[in-house]
Amino acid sequence: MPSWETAKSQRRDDIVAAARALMRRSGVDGFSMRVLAEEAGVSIATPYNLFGSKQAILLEVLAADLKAYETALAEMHADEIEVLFRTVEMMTEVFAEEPDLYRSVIAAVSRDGGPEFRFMVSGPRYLLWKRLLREATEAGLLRADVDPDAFAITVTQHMFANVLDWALGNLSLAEMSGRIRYGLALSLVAIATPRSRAQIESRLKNAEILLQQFWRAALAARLKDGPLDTETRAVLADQLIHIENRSLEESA
Amino acid sequence: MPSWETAKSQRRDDIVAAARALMRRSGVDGFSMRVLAEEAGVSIATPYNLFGSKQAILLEVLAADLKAYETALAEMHADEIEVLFRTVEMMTEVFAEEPDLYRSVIAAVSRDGGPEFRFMVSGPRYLLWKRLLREATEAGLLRADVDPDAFAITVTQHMFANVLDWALGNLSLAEMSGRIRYGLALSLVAIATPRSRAQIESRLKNAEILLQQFWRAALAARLKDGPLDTETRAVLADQLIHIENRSLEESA
DNA sequence: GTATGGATTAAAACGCATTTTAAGGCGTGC
DNA sequence: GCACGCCTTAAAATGCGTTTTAATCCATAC
Repeated sequence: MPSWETAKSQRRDDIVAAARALMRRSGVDGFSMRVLAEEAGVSIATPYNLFGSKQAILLEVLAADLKAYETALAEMHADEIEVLFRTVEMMTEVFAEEPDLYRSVIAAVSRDGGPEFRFMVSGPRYLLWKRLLREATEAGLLRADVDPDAFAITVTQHMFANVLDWALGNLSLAEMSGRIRYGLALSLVAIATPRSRAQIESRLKNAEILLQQFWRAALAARLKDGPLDTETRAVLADQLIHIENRSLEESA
Repeated sequence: MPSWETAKSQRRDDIVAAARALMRRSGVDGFSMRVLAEEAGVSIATPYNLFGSKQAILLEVLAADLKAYETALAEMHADEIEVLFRTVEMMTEVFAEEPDLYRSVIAAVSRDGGPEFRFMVSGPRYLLWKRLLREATEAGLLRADVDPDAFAITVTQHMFANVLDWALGNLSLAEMSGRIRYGLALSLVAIATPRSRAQIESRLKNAEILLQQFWRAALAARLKDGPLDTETRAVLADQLIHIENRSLEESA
């Protein structure tokens, strides 16, 4: 490797490090290429020479963390069904450690991160889920007559959509986690075997109760404090009434 | 209504019409506020006075079509389970009529359409699905012990995620439709009653076969023509091998 | 007929991502 | 020791969404 190459990769690292620090400190709005260049001690043209675009830099920031996550997943041991839910919980824990950083990076990268981003995030995840599902199937815990590709894609996409909703500020981290686990459990119920059905149904019920708690709290708060347009109010009130009825039924 | 108000709403209509025409003609990239203003015969400041932002204008473009879709849905009659799938098919048909327009608008609006967009699209859809699911439940075709909110949100989000994937160019319209129907059928299997199980399982199988056909064609094509990075190749090859094995098994 | 007030306008400006230009720095090979 | 390549740099420029300014239009109210 010629010597300027090492200087170049050093600069690359500096820029990615500066990007991570800046993202953590200033969030998605305080992050501009001009500030980043200044922060990294290079000219504005350099990041473009080395990475090509802003999104490429943010992808690089994400990539390191994704790798750490992958290795953590690889070391995990649990029952073939539990491992699926543990995967979701681990992701939630990773996000919980530095929520601002992850939210900013994921939101920024998804804004127009294009297909590469989608693929970088979904690809490995999809392979992972496919493996996990195959193992559960071999253990006799899931029906064998289901296409693992179709199922893994569905589950992966559901996760991804919820993560995005969280990153864009539409969901708390806890509700994101609850929704993902609910959707996962729901899909798994569809392909459960007699041996696993009770376990998965119980997971589904737990996630359902968790979500209901969130909604009850959130909706009551929103109905209290704001003037809302009528359509919004209708949706919220509908949810609220439903949930309150259900609470009454349950306590009766 | 004072006379300048009518002139104002006339201008609003002109701008929305120009936005729709421009979007249809030039797509998401050729659409800039300066071009739009020129096209509509107003100054650049006027759209901002009347709508506030670019995304608000695009939301307006979408809103009209959404309303037409809603009314078409309201007139639909079918078996309580079939109606769920018909809803997806109707959406697909709407998109198929003017794919460029819808792709552009949805992609543009989702780029940073913010929460209002999410809500405008998801809100009515969520209410619709909740109603449809309630009717199916009352007809004894779905289990009654499932939270309709949680279920409707899950289904709605799954639809939305796939529509977005289509709008961003990651999916053909037909595959989008197939994926949505697969995910819908999968979720419904989980809450099917004995009366509806066979019908839904058959839907699931159909969607599965459709998706497999897409993948077989698409993956073979991609493996042929491009240099791919190793990770991508691994994902694709894995899918391809799986599907080809399955084809062999089936033909055997 | 004239003043009032809301709306549109042209024009300039801001900050942004990105690209292009010419100039300079510096390790490597001769 | 000198020239060649590669890379960084400063600086300016492009086009974007958006905002601000002051000027101007024009239907209504007196």
